[in-house]
Amino acid sequence: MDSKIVSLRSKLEIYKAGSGGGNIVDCPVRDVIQGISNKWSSLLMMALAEKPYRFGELRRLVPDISQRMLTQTLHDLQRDGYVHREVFPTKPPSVEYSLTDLGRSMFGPLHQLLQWAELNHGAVRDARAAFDATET
Amino acid sequence: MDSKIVSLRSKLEIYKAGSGGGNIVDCPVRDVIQGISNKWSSLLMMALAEKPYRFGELRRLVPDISQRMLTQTLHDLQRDGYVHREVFPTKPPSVEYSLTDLGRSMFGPLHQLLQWAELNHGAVRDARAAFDATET
DNA sequence: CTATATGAGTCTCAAAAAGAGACCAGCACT
DNA sequence: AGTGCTGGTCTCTTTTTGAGACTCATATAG
Repeated sequence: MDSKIVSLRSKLEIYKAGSGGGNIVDCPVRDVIQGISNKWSSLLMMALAEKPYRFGELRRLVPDISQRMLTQTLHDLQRDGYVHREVFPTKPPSVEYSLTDLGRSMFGPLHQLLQWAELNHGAVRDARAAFDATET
Repeated sequence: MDSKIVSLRSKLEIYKAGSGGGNIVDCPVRDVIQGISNKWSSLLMMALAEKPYRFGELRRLVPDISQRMLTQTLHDLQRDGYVHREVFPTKPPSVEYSLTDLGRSMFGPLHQLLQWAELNHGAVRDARAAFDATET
């Protein structure tokens, strides 16, 4: 585990030192991460990892997302190559969203993080309560 | 204690079945994930995983974050228990931020995701280019 | 025949969040 | 006396998000 952190350390050193070449602002990791670190992306990935869903199904599955943000988030996930969008010529045409291979590949590590969240929800909730208590 | 920790999959199944038991809106995973899935959290975690930093150091390390968002993101990370904030009584008082045990624990899976991003940056960039090409 | 519903969005407008940059305090150095 | 350093906060503007009406072609109900 320490070795992984060391590899990241050298990344940071490189970007820090890079007045001429690399800048942390242009970091490729940031470029990819910013596409999935928003309010709805991981939730939709989580849903689609289970099975493909249609637009309306996702909307009912995640009742507090607005249609506007559902459209936009799916569009962004599709653009980054995580999600495949397929239109079926039914009489009211239906659209199915599913994970691509790249999406399934990304969901591997994402799922680890989701599992951590599930396991440590209690610890985080306690930390919040303690912090809010000392703040008041 | 939270004895009712349910697996991610069964959460979804429960919602689909339409029973009154579980609602995805109150999902504990969402509660935790939304705290770290924003523009700056993972980046600051990445920096602090390397070593503790002071406020001004972080600001220089991430030059495109505003002081306002740096303050706020660090505050939120501290509230959730990932980051420890320590004030040193130097002559202009300095403040050091470091990861807590919980923070290091969370950075494990997060680091997997960051590594995935580093490895697959090319694939994502290509997907974007292809998508933008067919869109025009 | 008219009324209403459906699926997958788009459009508009209001609210919330983020970004830019000035300003604050105390102390050291010049 | 002026400047810089520290770690912020305050205010203002721009961007992003949310809420909700509207589209369009077809289907079914009354």
